[in-house]
Amino acid sequence: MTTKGAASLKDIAAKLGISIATVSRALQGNPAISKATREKVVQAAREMNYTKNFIADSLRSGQLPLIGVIVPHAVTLFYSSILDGIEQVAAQEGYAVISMNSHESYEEERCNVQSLRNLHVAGIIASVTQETEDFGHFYSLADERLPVVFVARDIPTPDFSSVTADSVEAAYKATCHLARQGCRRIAILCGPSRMKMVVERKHGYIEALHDCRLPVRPDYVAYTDLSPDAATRAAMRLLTRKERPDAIIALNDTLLFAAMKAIKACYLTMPGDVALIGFSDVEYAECTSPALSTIEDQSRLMGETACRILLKHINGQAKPIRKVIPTIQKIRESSRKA
Amino acid sequence: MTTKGAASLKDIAAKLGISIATVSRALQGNPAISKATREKVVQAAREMNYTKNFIADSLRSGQLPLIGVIVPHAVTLFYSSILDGIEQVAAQEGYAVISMNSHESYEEERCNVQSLRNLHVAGIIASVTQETEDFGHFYSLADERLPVVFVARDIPTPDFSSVTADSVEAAYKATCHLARQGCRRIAILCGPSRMKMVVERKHGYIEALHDCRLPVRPDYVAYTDLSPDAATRAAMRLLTRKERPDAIIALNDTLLFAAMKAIKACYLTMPGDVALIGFSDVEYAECTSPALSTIEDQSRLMGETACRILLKHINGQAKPIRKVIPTIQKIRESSRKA
DNA sequence: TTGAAAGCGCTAACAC
DNA sequence: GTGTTAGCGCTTTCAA
Repeated sequence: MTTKGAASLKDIAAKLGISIATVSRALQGNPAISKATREKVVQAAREMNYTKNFIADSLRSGQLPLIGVIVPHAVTLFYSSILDGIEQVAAQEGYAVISMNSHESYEEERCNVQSLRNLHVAGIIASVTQETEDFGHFYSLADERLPVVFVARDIPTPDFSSVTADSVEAAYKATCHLARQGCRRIAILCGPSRMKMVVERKHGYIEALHDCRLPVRPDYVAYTDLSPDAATRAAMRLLTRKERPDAIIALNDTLLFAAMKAIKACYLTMPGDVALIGFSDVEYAECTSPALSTIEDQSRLMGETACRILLKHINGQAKPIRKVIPTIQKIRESSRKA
Repeated sequence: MTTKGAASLKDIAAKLGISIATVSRALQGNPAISKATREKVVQAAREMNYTKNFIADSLRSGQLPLIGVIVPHAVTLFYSSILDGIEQVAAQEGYAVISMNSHESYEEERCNVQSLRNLHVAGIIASVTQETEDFGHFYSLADERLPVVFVARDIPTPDFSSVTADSVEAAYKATCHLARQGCRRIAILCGPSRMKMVVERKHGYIEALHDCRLPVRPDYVAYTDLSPDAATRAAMRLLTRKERPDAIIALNDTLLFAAMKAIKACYLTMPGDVALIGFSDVEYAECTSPALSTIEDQSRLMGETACRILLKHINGQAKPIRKVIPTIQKIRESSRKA
């Protein structure tokens, strides 16, 4: 017994008066070991409550059975579902998950990468910050043959595997849906324009306007940072245009609830005066009045998929795999005019 | 350079033609090493992009700079905030966080404990499942001197440290608040009665009824499991009592939104016909109509506190510390009659 | 001021 | 079928 009370191979060997190697082999089910010995060993191991010391193993193999995950916000249903998906798949393969929060800070992200590197994780799944424009820290991971998979937020290079949602198509479908409801003045409430996701969703929106033969009006496009207050003000600005929009597409949770607040503050009805649809992963969207129409990323599935790909890389696959996960449209009251 | 491209002390020693021990000491700032040597070593380490191998270190010390966390549901704002709080404090002290999800299953919880043990984490923070009644797996951790702190859901023994919310007082205050609004038939919508938290909150509720000189009516107490459907049905049952309650206290998010749904389904007004207040950590409670009054656990603070206590134990503190975190009452429209 | 060597727990190559 | 030994990267006596 060592200090911590965990029995080691040595302890078992000593107790049984045989060599450490024999114990090791017996426990691994090595066929060279006689049945009698094996049983004796297994028995003793159980009695002594032996568990293999992963660390010793890892010192040899160079890595721990650990997968590192870096997300920009931990406290959201979106990222916690991704994490949960990752964790489930990882657990099946005997890996544990270490998660770190970059708080949308490039500097923290670099630190996180460094910490995970130091911990000798077997691979990393990351969702980059909004600020991240230099990907050197990820490339140096690749140099060390540490596999990396990007999730949710893509990085602009095909060198890495990634799992993302089809933003363009999702926004396209949402816009068409509103047009079909009879909306003609469809506005879009966006986050910061530096976000790739914003660019893509706006792209889908514009494509759809074209295809539905609706004009593209710059005054119906509002950008805002993601604080609830700024978002509400931005929504108010949209609603006070000379020609008031008759529909709003909100690009995330915060924007969606901000838009709802603004519409109510203007004493407008929904969907009568203004139809509303948003991208969201908050289940409570269906509990509001009116229930909010949403487009959901399948965040859990994104996590699972990312983890499966990472495991492939850990097991030798070299070529990057880029996967796009479809979104799910949930039309509820806030956008249904019929 | 080893296979993985990470330089080791040996590499530095070889390059400089000095011993590994000297390199180790130089890097530790051991004063026995001459300034010249130290600088040479530090310089070389930087050039070779050396990072210390934690695993080797851990093999000696018997533990990794890792804190394990077990939660019953990962995908909730409540637990993800707790995790975030833990993570932040842990990071400050150089620890990373491994989180596992027991999915409210006792069996999984046992597995999680075992996995964390195998990984040789330095300590564990756990929120036990609803099912957990036997705590042997935690006691055996204690036997191995692996510190454990319970968070949010307490276990019925003073042997361990814990950080919990003051459930009794929170429910007491909520009930009194409703009474002050003029409510006389205050009902309570509870989760499973085996949950300690449910028992405590109900206790606070009953105490408050006494102190406010209101009758305690068993038909105003509803228990339900936590699926949205069952919860909604339970809320409907309350609302269809012969003497309809004029207020409902919902003991968590799910129950709160279910109650809201039921009230609307009965075409009752809020807070006019029925006032509603719930325990919740969902920020969107303020975006509903009417905005929902809530009692918030300070989940992030609970996480931070739990982690601080765990670190104390890791650093030698033996005596358990039991901390109660106050709740915060946010009165919004759904319970304000004045 | 520096070096040599032991040892943390385990596996695998090599003996016998 | 089983034992011996080297070695993973690091710290830490013990020597020099």
